[in-house]
Amino acid sequence: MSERSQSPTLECNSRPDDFSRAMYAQALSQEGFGGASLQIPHGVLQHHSLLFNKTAYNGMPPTTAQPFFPFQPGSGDYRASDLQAGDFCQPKHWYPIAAAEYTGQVPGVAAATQPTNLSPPNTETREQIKMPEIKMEKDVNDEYEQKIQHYPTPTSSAVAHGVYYSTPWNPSFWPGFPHITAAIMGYPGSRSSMGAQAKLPKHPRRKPLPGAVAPPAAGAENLSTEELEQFAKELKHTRITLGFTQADVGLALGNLYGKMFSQTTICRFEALQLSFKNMCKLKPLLRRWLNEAETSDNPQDMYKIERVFVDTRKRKRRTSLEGSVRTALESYFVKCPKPNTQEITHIADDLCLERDVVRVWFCNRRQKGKRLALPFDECEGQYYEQSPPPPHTAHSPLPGQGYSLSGHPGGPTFYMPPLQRPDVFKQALHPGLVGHLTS
DNA sequence: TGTATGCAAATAAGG
DNA sequence: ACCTTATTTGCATAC
Repeated sequence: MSERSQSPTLECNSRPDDFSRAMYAQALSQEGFGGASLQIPHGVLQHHSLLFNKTAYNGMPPTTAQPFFPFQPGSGDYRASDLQAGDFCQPKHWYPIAAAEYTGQVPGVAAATQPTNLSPPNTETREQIKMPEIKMEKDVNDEYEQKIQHYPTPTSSAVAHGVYYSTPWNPSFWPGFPHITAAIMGYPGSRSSMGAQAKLPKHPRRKPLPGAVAPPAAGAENLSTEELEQFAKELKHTRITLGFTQADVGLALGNLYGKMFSQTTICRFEALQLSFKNMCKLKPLLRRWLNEAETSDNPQDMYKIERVFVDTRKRKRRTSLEGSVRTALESYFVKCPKPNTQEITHIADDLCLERDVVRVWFCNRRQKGKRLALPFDECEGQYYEQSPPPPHTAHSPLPGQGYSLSGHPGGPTFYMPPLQRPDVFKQALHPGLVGHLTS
């Protein structure tokens, strides 16, 4: 726990508005140094080598060394973050950006090139380097939509494990499709991962009724599900045959079609570990990549360096919060789970984080708290009977900590005490483990 | 080295 | 402008 974290001075509803800390030229320094100067070399090397030697693609240093600069206001300029927040509100342009920014997507690169407490580059930079050809997100989405229409979305009933996970589509979640389930079982971890993403809430998704999996338009779905499964297999097979890695594919999507994805996403697509809807959304892009890869005389063309630099990226790069920063945030959370605008600003100021990062962190943290509280609230112990509620959980507000029960009129909202051994719950929330224990 | 996975940051959508 | 909820996505790391 950092010094700061041990003494968060924030008190709910009372916030001195003295955020006089100087605004550093962090955006610049990050973009120019932390971002560009550190990453570009990697990116260039990577992509250059990618052209001729894909093995160098992941030839980045291990991700172990993650320097944290406690005294360096790493992140950010709140003004930038505000801008950024606005940027994400509406249909946006797909700002072409330098590959340098992208390189963090490559496994093992980000950690080696970014101080952990640094905020990612923001869209301001993208604005600055805006490229001539701008693709509207909506254009792509429209394309998605057309495709998606052919795939009725069965998400609402897709959670076979009943642990409200948001990745319902993996066929193993669809006992109604035994043919698929069987085919997928070969994939390692065909469900454990996403199973950790508890979802919940108001209308928690219970485990589907036995055999009642297929949502309304079941007939077409069966076919669609098969199609997706088939395509995923084809993608994987072809990819491997052509010698591409998952990361390559994710990169190529960005280079070729303006929207890149991480190795993780490609991996999950192949393993059918994305939601059905998500699978449907990504399939068209991957289909195009696959077609191009299959038909191209020289598939490596897809990685031509000049195209790499026309990469576009809409999604903000994921911020990695250093441990002490997280601890500090948790401490603030204990004091006040729902800080107001000024309080958020103050926290951001104190921790040298973008204001929006802090705001989102609190949103996610509250979400997590509810998620953790729910099992004992709504799950009827169905999946957690092996793990009786620890002493300090949702039902234990811990007033001593000043932990608040967020007052939702309709019912109490429980925020899991952040330092009350949340690890106790981890396994309880892990369907794979739960399944294992249950069996 | 490439892939799989846990956790959570970011985003979408509706209020 | 910001919240909640649901979902998507990727960093970090284990395998």
